[in-house]
Amino acid sequence: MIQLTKAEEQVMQILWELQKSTVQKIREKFEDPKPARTTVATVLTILENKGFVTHTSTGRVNIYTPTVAKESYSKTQLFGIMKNYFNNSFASMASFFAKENNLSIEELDKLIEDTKKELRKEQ
Amino acid sequence: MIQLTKAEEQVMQILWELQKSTVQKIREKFEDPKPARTTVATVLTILENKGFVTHTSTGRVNIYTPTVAKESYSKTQLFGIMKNYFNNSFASMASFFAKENNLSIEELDKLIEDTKKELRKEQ
DNA sequence: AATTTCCTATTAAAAAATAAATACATCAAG
DNA sequence: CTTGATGTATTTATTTTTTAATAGGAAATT
Repeated sequence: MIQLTKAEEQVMQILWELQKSTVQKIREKFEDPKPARTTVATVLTILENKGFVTHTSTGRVNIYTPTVAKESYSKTQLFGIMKNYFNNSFASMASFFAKENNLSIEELDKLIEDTKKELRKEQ
Repeated sequence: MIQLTKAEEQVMQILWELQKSTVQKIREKFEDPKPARTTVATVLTILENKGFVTHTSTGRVNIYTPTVAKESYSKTQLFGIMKNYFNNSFASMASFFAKENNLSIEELDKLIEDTKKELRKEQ
């Protein structure tokens, strides 16, 4: 999957949250200084060309929706990092995380319980 | 920390591996079709401006070394993804990983043992 | 009905990234 | 000591990204 640039990713994050939105509403979600409406519109057009969004024109307003789910892109990102920085090993990544946060084995166990909980939730 | 572009990251990955290297040696590490020597040199100059590498000139050859450790950049990347795609929760990320790989709870336990092993190794 | 507002589409343009040709210096081989 | 190889520095060019101004149409307000 193609990579998003910084500006594109910002817009996608907002659209993933809103799911259906207009240029104006997306713009409003930005922090000040907000970009120009036309800037947001341009990025959306690029995202449409890249196949990340689509739009329908209801009346004179375009409504944009993501065509790539956040989960799909997350997956690409996560696996990319795992590959390039953790020898494709989730265990390496997890232990790196634990080290970075000075987690003890006990705290790691707690984290794992949370993970299992989340996992059960979704199965 | 500033983000690396695709081309820059490729060069950094090679330099992280070699730790000390010349333009020529970095170029050789690329798959065919290898970029021009000058292309590699340009990227290295950009990386130097971004503060990711430095060089010393021994005689007429420049020797480049990373100033940002791979681990530092890994960390930025990992935490960035966690923040933007997993609500800053490692447990979310881990359960997502488990789901994506259709890991059962038992397989997850195995993975966790590996993680602990790695963690003990480094402490 | 005229004017302002709101919207997209088109166009522009600066900045960054990508790629490499060209120029020039130095070293090594003959 | 000339020539080819090897190296960096400078310059050039294209593409992509980022940002937004401008143009023009539709809707709302007065």
